[in-house]
Amino acid sequence: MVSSAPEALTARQQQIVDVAATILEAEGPNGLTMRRLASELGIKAPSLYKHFPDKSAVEAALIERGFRIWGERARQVLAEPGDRLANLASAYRSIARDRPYLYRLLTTGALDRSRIAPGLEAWSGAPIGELFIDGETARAFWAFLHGMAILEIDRRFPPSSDLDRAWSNGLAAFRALSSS
Amino acid sequence: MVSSAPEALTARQQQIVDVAATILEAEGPNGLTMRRLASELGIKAPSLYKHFPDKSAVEAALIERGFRIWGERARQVLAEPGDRLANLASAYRSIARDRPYLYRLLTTGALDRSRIAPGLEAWSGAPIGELFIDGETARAFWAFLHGMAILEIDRRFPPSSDLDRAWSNGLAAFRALSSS
DNA sequence: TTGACAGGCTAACGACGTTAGCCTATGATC
DNA sequence: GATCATAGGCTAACGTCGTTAGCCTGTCAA
Repeated sequence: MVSSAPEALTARQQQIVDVAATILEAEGPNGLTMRRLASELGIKAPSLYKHFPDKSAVEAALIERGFRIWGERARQVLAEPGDRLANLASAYRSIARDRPYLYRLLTTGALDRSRIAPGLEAWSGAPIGELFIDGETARAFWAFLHGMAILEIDRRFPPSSDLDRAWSNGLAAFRALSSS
Repeated sequence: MVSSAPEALTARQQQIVDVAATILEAEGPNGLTMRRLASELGIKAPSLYKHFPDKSAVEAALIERGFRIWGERARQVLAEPGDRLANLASAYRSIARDRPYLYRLLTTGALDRSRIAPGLEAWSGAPIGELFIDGETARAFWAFLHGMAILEIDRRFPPSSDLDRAWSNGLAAFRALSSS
């Protein structure tokens, strides 16, 4: 399980990323500034540059953490008995709802792959592929999961929506194409 | 067709939004600064505040424009003969690919509804609802469309993907639940 | 003729990411 | 034991961002 190996981060770097994750989830991306992060660590902003080359590197570490969390959770869910399609979808939704800012950071906008561990992104996405014989169907299903998750946490659905039903209706659509 | 009425913008405001749209699509959101926008108009940044209260208001006008474009296009497509589900999906994908930065602006993050014309958002989303008897299925389908579109323009799918097939596989999943 | 106002302008503020350059404590090397 | 590199802090400052305050000018109605 190479891609889930502990990150090649020093203890101090780990600590910084821990604090960054806390700030991000508590105050959103606007709250996560270099000055704020440093202040929470009891140091000044320029000192952070002794540990990370720039802010993007801190964010990349957060993204790596997110990929690992999801990759491990997904494998765990697939190993459980029951409706694997529904269980994976439910876990996906939960991760997005529990850590909405991290989920957005993970999935929104272009991803600079040179900054994250090689193979990690593919490793984290692999479990969804196990549910379908056809890889393109798996990608369509991923798009459904992501669309539901991101539109839900961004509150884009009308307030009258019954999102539990929307999720289960979408699942029903894909179940016929599923391999399990 | 109330929601498609021309915006209540002065000629100068319209001109500013036009230029903003051009900059956004040419250089992305980082290129769209108040100074850059002003410069392109031959004025200084503070003068923009004679026309819009802040940058968010300019962005809101761009978002309104996007909703109108999509709402009109969707109605046009539904009026055409053929496979309405496939045609609407194809039009959705095209809009996202043709104006990726506008599409992201339109769909990414929380939406401040107090800044856009009341009813416009619902009006622009209504056509998708016409394809399904059940509103929650329509929402699931929208999630699929958005997921595919945003993951595609953000280049999140593996390079080996055959996205044409992913789109058509997803469409197949939803077709059984469609009302047309 | 006056005066409101639309729509420009300059100067400046605070927050942001970031860089340059300095200082000190630790710990290995001669 | 003296020396010296390095890790990891610091202050000062730069350029860019959105934004505000305050001023000035041209147009046009009263």
